[in-house]
Amino acid sequence: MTKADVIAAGERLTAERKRAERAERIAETLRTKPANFHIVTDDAELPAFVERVREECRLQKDDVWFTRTFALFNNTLIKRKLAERGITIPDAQSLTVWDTETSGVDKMIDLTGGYSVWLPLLDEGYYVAYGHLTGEKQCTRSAALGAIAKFMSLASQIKSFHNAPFDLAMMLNDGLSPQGIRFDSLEGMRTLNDNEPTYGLKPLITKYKTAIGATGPDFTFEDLFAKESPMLHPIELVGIYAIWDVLKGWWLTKWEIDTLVATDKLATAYFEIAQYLTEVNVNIERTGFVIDLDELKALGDELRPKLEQAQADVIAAYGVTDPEFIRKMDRTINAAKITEWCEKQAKRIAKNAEARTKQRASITECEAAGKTTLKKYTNAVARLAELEAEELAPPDVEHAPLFIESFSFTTDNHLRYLIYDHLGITDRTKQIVKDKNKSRAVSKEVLERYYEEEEALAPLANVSAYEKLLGTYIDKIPNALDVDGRLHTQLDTVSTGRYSSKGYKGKPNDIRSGEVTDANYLATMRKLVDCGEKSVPKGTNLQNIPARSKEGERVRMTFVPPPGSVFLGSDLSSIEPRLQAHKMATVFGDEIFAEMYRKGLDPYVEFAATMFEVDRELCFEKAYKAGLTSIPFRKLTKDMFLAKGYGQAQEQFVKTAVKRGVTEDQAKRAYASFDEILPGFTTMVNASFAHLREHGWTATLWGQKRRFPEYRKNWRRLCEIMKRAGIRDKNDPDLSKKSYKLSPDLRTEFWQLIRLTGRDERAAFNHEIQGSGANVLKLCMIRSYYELTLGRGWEFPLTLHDEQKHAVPIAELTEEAVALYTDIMTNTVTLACPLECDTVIEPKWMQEIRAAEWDFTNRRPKAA
DNA sequence: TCTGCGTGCGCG
DNA sequence: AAAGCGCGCACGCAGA
Repeated sequence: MTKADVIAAGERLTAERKRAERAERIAETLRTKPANFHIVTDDAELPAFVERVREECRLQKDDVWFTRTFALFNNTLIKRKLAERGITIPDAQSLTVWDTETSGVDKMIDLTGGYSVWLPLLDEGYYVAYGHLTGEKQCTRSAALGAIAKFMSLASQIKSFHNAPFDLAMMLNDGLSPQGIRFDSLEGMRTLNDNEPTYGLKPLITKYKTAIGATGPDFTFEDLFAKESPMLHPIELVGIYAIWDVLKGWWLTKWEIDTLVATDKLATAYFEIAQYLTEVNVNIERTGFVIDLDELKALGDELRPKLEQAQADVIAAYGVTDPEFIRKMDRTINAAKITEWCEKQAKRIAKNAEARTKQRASITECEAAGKTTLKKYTNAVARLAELEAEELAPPDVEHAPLFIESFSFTTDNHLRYLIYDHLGITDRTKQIVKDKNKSRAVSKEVLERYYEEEEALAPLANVSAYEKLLGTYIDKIPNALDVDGRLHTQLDTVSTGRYSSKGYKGKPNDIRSGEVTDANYLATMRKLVDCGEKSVPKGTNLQNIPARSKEGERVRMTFVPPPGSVFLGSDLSSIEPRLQAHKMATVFGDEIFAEMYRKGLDPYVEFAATMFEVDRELCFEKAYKAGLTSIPFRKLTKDMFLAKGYGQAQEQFVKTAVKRGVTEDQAKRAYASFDEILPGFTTMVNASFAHLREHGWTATLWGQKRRFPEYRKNWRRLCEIMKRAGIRDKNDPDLSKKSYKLSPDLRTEFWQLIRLTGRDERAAFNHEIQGSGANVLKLCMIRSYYELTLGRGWEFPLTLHDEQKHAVPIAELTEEAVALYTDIMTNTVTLACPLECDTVIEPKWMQEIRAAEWDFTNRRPKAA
């Protein structure tokens, strides 16, 4: 038996054991089916099922827990705000827990084949089957979906799911129009604890079993169905599993709601904001962008020759494609590999020589004994010939093989060789980048410094810029469109509450086409299930499409509204400093910052004049642009606020300021004067640190927490070590000197703790501000969704940290519409200082036209 | 061949 | 002997 045979046999045994275990679990699941679990497989049973759902809703109206819970869903500021605008979100009247079973997990393509619901007061669960591929009797799809279509579309009937965006997307694929999907027990758990190792329903139930009061089997989906679609499995088994899921979902939902109410301001975070976002997020994901493919192709065709030209320029200047250049580069870069090869080669040669000696000995022996006809003799002769034929190059650098075939502009090591070895440019990495351990950097900002002395290197800047544009966007996007021909994205929530946006994998677009009918449904399901895992790359990150370069702008301009529409977009102006101003005013009594915003002043300009001790007139951006000053004072001041907010060191700020033409002394004085002018700022930051030390978490203005699970442990240990070294606090000027009193090990630990606690402190303060900014935009998005998307049918394709975008049918783009959009941005949330925004009309993304420049009568930009 | 990681760079 | 927050993706390399 070979090793592979042994492994294969082992795998067979494991698989066999797993099958046996699965069979036992399946048998147990079927054997222990609770009496209140009902599986519906006949259209005739559907009316009775629907009546039970109705009965549950009736009972909930008189139940204390439910009426109290409905109040949580109903009494929100945003709901009142919308009511003022004449938009009604119906009051919650019921809460039931649902789940769908599907052909797969492609959110644009797969279909449901069954759904389950738990009715808490009736204490019974249902599974309705219609898409199983087992040949068993089941409901017809149209009847099964029809039974719940109305209920699903009622915003007053709150539906809870675990990972609701998935189920909502699936139901949309099935032609339902769900509303009132306003509880997600996965999102609820995130609000309760952002540090769960996993948010799967089953693991959560297992982990919090005692607190939740959960019973029942712990089986996971995989335990019963391996990795197959449930549609391939018997209805009875899937049904029991699916009902357990909604029962567990109910237990989790109830426990989460009770815990949200009992814990800090978590009910605010969930009910004011999160409850509305499932529908909003799914709507944005499904809307996507129309891409002007012709334009994108034209842009690619235009940039590709430019990229080649830039490469050709570098090749012409330095001969980086010459064999001799490549050889030298290879010897340098791969010196270690080559040494290794030489050692191995020497061994190979020695081994060969040894083998030859052995064969020769054997030949001599046979000849001496006259046994030249023996097989042993002929074998030895043949083997010797083989060994002699082996051409083994000498084990030196000269003869080592080439590890690099050609020069690559995308390989940092190659650029590093060209710049530092071939050209011998002095390494200035440490003067430019902040990482002190870094050397021989080939990043954009370091290379820029080198272009000054080595002009022929300058095309490298274009090479990397064009490569990024072509590789990440221009060439990728046309192949990343989804079934509807649009470009979509996957939105997720990150630690501060902002969205992240990314590409995703899906099933091939041609897997399903045309309308799904009862006649073709099961055949379609079969195709979807057989198609297996999703594997085609689709979509893209919509939050990092270039904007700052001319070519980048042109990529954005291939993102267009659907025919007959234009974009209406708006970004909140300086939302983070305004939130800081709000906090300083309302919590710490420092009104200076907020007052500037109230007076309509540009604080950056005002603070710039004071901090840099220059004429106020020179601090406007336009003064810099007009050349009245060579120093961008406003930009520098803005950087300082950012620096302070993120906790940047003085040294770093001074470094960038000096690069922009400020004297070192002036930069230092400006940095120091920040605290004199805005004393509330440091108070605010320190209060945040104090809160972190006491609780291990910080929260946004809307109570959304971020926890730092390691912080308090690290901080306590750090305090202990500091005490031993006689260090007063982290700001002790003799910190470094005193750290030498510690043993080497303790000193290492000390500096590590300084780094870790410092990082958490900065992130914790940042969370309060950045996270609050995310809350503000989400509230704007919620209002937009109800007022514009549901209310007026305007598509909602984009959210981007502090901005959002809708597509408006051109006939509906009135001055009132623009004013409304601005109102949504600035008056959905009220702070101690006004909010401002920049609202623009965009025939294409990035082609920005202010309302004043738009001819509303003729529905086009005013003539220039 | 796949996966994880470091580096670098796109965005707010 | 530290000192800028939040992301995702392309690329090359190294190890499995």
